[in-house]
Amino acid sequence: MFRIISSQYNNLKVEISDFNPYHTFLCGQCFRWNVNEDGIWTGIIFDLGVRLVWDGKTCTFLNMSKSEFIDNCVYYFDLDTDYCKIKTYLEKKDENLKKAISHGYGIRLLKQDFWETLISFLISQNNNIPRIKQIIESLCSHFGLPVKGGFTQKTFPGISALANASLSDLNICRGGYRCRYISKTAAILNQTPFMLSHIQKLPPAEIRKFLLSLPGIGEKVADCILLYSGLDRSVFPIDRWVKRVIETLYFKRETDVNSIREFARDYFGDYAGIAQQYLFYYARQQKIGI
DNA sequence: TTGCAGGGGTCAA
DNA sequence: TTGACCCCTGCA
Repeated sequence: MFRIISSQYNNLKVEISDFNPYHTFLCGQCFRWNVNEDGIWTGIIFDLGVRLVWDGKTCTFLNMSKSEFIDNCVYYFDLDTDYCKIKTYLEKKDENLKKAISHGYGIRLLKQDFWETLISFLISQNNNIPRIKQIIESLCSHFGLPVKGGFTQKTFPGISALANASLSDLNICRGGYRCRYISKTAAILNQTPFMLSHIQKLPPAEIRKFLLSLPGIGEKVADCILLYSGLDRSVFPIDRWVKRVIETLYFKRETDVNSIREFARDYFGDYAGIAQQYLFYYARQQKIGI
């Protein structure tokens, strides 16, 4: 699903199938990627600062070695997964999905760090994207570690960094009542070393159950964490937008979240989470159901 | 300038 | 099932 074309002057040119950074980074699955006026994307993959340029066909990763790419990007961008095959499967379902996929054809679901995804989506509740990004950046700048290579961004803070911070320290990031949840969740996970890495190895249903036991994590946030950290692509997070788009395009009437979840599981199957992402991006861009 | 509604939900009563 | 919860933004 990718082909390294060249590696010159420390810049790695790669052809990535089914990828467009505007679709992938702006579809709402991640909060730390930004593009400047020169078209250079900057983001942090795990602890690695990354800059990339996309020319419409190929991606050039600036100042990146082949091994850094193989060790970090292949997993993060889920490059071993054949999105062409998934899209072909979903497109056959109906015209709505076909339109949504042609609209967001370059969405690849990332496999983000579990802890970072957990806290990021805990922050996302009852919140809007610009402000979610603001809170996360503030959290990183106050509690993260420097990133090598001239990056102003810091790494996402570790569990102990947030667990050891007082609530008034955490309030610096202006997260409001969500700071209490961050503090409590970090404290719980900090009690048992390697707890998160152990949890990640459990079956998705068990991970979901564990996530729901943490303060501030409900069904929607738990599903987002599972989906965007790459642990389960069959979950179907239902927020206001997804509810609206499913009601408008499929049910043709208002309905409840449980009916939508059941419908999604039966209708989209193992790729429900990926279908959700195309539909979500489509709904937001086209303002469907408003 | 000020007031109000609403935003990728969750929790407790 | 319902209202409170933090804070920010857009709008009148």
